[in-house]
Amino acid sequence: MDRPVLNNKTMTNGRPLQYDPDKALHAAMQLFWSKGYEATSMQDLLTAMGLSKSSLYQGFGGKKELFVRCLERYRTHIYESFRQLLETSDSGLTFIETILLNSAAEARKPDHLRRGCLLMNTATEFAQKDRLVAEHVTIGFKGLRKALKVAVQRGQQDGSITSNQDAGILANYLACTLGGIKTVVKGGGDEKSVKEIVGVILKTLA
Amino acid sequence: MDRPVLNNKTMTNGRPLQYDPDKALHAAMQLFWSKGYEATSMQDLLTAMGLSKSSLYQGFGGKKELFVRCLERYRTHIYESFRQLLETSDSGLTFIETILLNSAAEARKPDHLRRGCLLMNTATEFAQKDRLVAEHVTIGFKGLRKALKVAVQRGQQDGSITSNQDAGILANYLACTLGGIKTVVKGGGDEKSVKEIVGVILKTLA
DNA sequence: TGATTACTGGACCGTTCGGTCCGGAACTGT
DNA sequence: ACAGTTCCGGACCGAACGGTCCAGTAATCA
Repeated sequence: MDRPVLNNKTMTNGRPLQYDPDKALHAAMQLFWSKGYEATSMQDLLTAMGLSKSSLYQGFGGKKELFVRCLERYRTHIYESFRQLLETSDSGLTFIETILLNSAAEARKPDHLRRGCLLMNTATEFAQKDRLVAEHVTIGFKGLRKALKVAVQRGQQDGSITSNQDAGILANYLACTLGGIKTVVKGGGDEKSVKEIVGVILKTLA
Repeated sequence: MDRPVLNNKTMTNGRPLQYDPDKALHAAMQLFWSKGYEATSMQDLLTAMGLSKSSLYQGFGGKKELFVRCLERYRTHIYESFRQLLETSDSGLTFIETILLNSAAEARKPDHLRRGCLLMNTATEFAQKDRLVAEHVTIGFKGLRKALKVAVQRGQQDGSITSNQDAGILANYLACTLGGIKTVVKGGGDEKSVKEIVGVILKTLA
């Protein structure tokens, strides 16, 4: 992704981009992640991304389009981190344990840093109100479930997870509990009780 | 609650309220529940509550104050419905099963009617940004966990739920999964897969 | 150097935001 | 009928919203 432009016509020469589109997109994503869509103003975005209003509109098309780009970025981001984590995990179960405990660890942070998961935040904030956003959320969830399913299957092969239940169903169950943990943490849950919850979840996989 | 006024000085005579404060509050709650805090405008509220701007400010004090009142109302509402449901449930487990399946049933509705739970929506939307709101969310969560704990204890007594685990921990676990189901449904989950998830959860209680 | 390209800052747009205020009308108890 | 009280419609407020537009200019290639 060299240029942030929406149309993909080839560009030959002229003044090159004065900002790093990837960095800018990253900053926007962080902001949306922290504050949500509605509560993030264009001014906030301009400041965080470090570019002028015209550049933003020229480069990203508008608030909604920018947000969708952020969703995409977030999605590919977590897929990648999941892939890496799974690669370096001893077993399917420890992979899942790590993910759950990471989520639980957010409870140690002060309130304003409990950002949860951009995908799930978006689902609760306004996936119902916009078809395009809803589609991206659905895609994101699907990918999440698929990644978890792969992990469950590996766990069932290496014996760390029970084979008594269908891997797909267990993956959906895990996606659900993951969302639950995010919600509990955002609701002010302390790490100790969240860890107890994780304990119950892990026990159900054994 | 005769008068919605914020100060509680005694009122003797004068023109009585031309609207039903309870009905108005209910309408506001429905709106916040559906659209969230930020996305609900004062104009929306005025229309839905059927009163004039001055009446709203005079009677409820402002958007934030009104929202907090709605949170309180929602809280007492669900406590009451939980109490009633538990009373008429055969066992602790069937009570929990009913609650989970009710949440799952929302997946049958079209997107714009998947409202989730006002408390959890608020937790994800902006509990971090406002201390007062955060407190109310925390209180609400606490009450929810307590209600679930009572149900679990009853289930442990009547034998429908395992006694191998602490009732409080199981209650927290259930609150978590409940939030997860709400999230999954909002994210576009279909009823079939949500029911499968509920199946897994119930199995973990046995 | 000159022609071409397109990034950039800021002025500007109409709309909507939450919130205040006041004058007139409606209802009460005496 | 009257005085006292409170409700309520609507005008009005400044600020912020997302978005458009254009002139100025920086960077490229030939």
